[in-house]
Amino acid sequence: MPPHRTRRRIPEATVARLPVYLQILIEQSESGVESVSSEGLAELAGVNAAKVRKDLSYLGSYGTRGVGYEVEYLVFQIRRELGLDHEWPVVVVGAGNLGQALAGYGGFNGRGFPVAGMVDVDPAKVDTVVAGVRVRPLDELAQIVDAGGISIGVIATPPGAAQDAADRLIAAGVTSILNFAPMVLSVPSTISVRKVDLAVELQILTYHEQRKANANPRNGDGAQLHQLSGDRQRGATA
Amino acid sequence: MPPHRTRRRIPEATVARLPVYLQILIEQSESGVESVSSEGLAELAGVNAAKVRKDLSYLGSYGTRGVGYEVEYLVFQIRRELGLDHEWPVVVVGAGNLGQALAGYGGFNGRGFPVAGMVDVDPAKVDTVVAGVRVRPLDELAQIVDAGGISIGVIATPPGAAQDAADRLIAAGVTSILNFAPMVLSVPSTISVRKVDLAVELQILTYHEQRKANANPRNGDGAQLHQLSGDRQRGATA
DNA sequence: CCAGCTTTGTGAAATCGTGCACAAGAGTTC
DNA sequence: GAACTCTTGTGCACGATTTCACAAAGCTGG
Repeated sequence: MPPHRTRRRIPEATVARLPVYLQILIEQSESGVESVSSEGLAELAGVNAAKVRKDLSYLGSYGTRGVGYEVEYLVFQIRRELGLDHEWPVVVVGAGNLGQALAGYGGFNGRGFPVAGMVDVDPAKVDTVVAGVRVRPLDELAQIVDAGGISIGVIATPPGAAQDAADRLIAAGVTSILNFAPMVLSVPSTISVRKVDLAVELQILTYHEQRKANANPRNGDGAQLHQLSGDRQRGATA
Repeated sequence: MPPHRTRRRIPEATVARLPVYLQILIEQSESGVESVSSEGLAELAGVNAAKVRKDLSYLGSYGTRGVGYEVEYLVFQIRRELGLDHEWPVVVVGAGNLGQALAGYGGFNGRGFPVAGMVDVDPAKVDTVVAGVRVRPLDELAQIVDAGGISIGVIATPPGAAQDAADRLIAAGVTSILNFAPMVLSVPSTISVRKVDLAVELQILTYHEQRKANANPRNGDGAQLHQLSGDRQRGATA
């Protein structure tokens, strides 16, 4: 069979964990670590070792029994699977507080997602320069997307403008959207959307916080919670 | 039986959706809508009507058969369940790009989560005022948490400083953490942590983006994806 | 090259979450 | 007050995800 064609479908839950493994593996690699076991990786990622093995098995059999996984090679394989073997320029809609923070954020430009353009409706913001990117009028969105071969759009507008931003992005040809506006977007099923809503995250925390407080006084009901991610998942608006 | 004591445990997946319903219901309420059906709410939230009913049934039987749910009352019940019947002051660690954006973000202060304090290690940032909050030295963290009766901490530091920030927050008495640093935190199981990592969200999108691109040319393999959340659900760093 | 130790890869079981389908309740009409 | 319509609340089946448990390898030392 060919090296790796349309590899078997990877479960969504696994896809959400691969970036976490990747980040850890890159760190390990930079620290000079050459090999990790599923146990070790699980420890660092805060998950179960069996889960790590099953997740990685969806990529193929890249481990060595009795030894573990070669860090460099695994980094390469995960990168390839996630489509991170090249850069993905993004366009940011909304140059307000949040849009500016995003543009200046290191884990954005520095991680393979250069901000290729920013647009805003507000004429006062147009032509200002944020983190080296000149803000352009909303009307030029399609042109920017087209010229930059952009397929990912980031919505950093107030909620009221989010649906319009989404419609324009889609019309311009974008097929994936990261939405920071606290609003459920309505989009065709061919478009991938992920929502990051700070208030939602905080409210999930307060639910558990309240449970801890209300814990039945009769028993010391030890609260218990682990780390989640926008997954389930969950997200935030900043 | 008493009105509502230690109500039955609500599944995590449901807890993650309640804030979304809440937001929609508040909007509806402000638009003068007095009643919604599970169908209507499902439409607005982008989920299945049966799921809405099952989710709401965990709160109790607050609907009226043949009619629907009274918006105001449902808002009240969800708020109570999530512990949103009072404010939850938060403390932000890290006054950099992201910390500043968070402090200025409306959906933070304006949504029951006032920023009661900000701290930073950098002496150059200390005493600057961000969105009406004076930045104070990291050493005063415990004092701020204590004085403000704060139980939620937000980590907006670079990854290298995140674990230390978490340790200090926990030592100061915080029991819930919202982590924006792209780093898995190690914390006792009594502490609730939610991670919001922009790079992770984007990488999940690129995975699907790549699949669309690689879609077998022989068949028009229609891609398909709906909205997720940090949940899923699932988060981002800005 | 065999025995022993280690760690992967993966069936199978257990758990969790989703969606269907429908009985039961609530309002309305005649 | 009986018949009809509407919409909730939920039992049940199904599908996805997690976890267990262990056979299959790979490495090391004798």
